[in-house]
Amino acid sequence: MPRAGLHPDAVVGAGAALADETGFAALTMGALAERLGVRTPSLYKHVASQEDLHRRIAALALTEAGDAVGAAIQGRSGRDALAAAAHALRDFVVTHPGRYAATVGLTPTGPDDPVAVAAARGLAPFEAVLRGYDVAAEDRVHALRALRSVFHGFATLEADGGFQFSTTVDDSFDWLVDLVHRGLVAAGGTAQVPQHGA
Amino acid sequence: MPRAGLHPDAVVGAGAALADETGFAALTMGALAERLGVRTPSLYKHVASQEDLHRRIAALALTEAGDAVGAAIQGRSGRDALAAAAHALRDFVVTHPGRYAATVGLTPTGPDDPVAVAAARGLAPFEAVLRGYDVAAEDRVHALRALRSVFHGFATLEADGGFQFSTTVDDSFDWLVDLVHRGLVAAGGTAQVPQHGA
DNA sequence: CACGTTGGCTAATTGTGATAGCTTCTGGCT
DNA sequence: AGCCAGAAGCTATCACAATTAGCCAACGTG
Repeated sequence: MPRAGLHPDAVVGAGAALADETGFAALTMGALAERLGVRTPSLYKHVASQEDLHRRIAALALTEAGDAVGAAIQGRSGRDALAAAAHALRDFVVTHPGRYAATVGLTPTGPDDPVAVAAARGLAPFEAVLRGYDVAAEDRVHALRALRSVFHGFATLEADGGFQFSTTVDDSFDWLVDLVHRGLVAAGGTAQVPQHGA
Repeated sequence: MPRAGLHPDAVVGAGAALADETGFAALTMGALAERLGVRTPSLYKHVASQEDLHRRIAALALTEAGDAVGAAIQGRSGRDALAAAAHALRDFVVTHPGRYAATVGLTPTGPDDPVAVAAARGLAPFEAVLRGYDVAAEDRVHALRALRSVFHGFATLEADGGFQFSTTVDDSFDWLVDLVHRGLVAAGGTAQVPQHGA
């Protein structure tokens, strides 16, 4: 009997893909095992439990999302960077709804929790975006949380089909980005001319 | 054997309370039955399924949240109304995390879905808040969605323990409210548009 | 007080997560 | 080449949660 040659990352990756295709709620150990051509208990050789699987998928999603956002803001700053970051995140969530859904409702166990680490990494590009605005040092945490709340909120609502007139959702998103931009500019009192790394 | 004298609303109310106390994930039919002093199958005389229960709890939460926000903005307008509404919603989510968690991940089946109706009702106070700002008629939908995204995002992140330094979360929230306020004011053009781009 | 309706129960089914313990493949070492 | 330890599968089995079927007792109404 030949071996399937699995390995934790393969299981997590397949789980994330399956969640994207069939919905996070349908991500059952049995379904995942079937997709991998293996019996259910075999999965437990690679992940400790379903919750462990969820957390690993969440960490993967946060890392991927952060990388996508990071790539999107390359060479941009100020409002351009903000818009690029926002759209990159939204695109990621729309394209990978299942794995992103794994990230909600997770309480990080501590600062060394892989989920927390991945979340921090996913947040880094947004810190970079903020550097294009004149936000006081002591307000950086608040501004970062604001960005997170805004775009996470919009993305999850959209992914859950929470907006009724789907035709205008794109416009709403652009409007939201503008709202945040205006709020950030006004926060500094001075409009810093976008200059990356300045 | 005396009857328990249950009734759908009692089941939904108890379910919401149980979810608040033990977490939405722990809201099992068995646990709810035990709390009501009844056997599990008896619940099915009052709710059609667990999903039905979830939807009813969600509708209850949205209605209650909307009422709380509506009460909070009485006699206020402009920035005061915005701040009052935001804090009322946040307080509700913090106080009733379980029932609010029931509202995420629900796709309304149609415009007559009780969940959709309750959501619309819960949104009404925010429309009222927006009337205190000079937002163009065609932008009202966008502005409403923005408010929803912002405060829903913050509330869910906070409820999930997603913010690391809990001591400053209150400040972050106030800062977020200010950010939105500034963005809304600048949207109308009535107030000081900061020297963005000179 | 008869009686239909309703609300509760027990019993049983199904699906899912998880563990135990056996077996077999694989890769390194002699 | 052949041996052996450990990893990676498997079958069998539990536990537990949701749900349904079908029975029976309590309640309200005539």
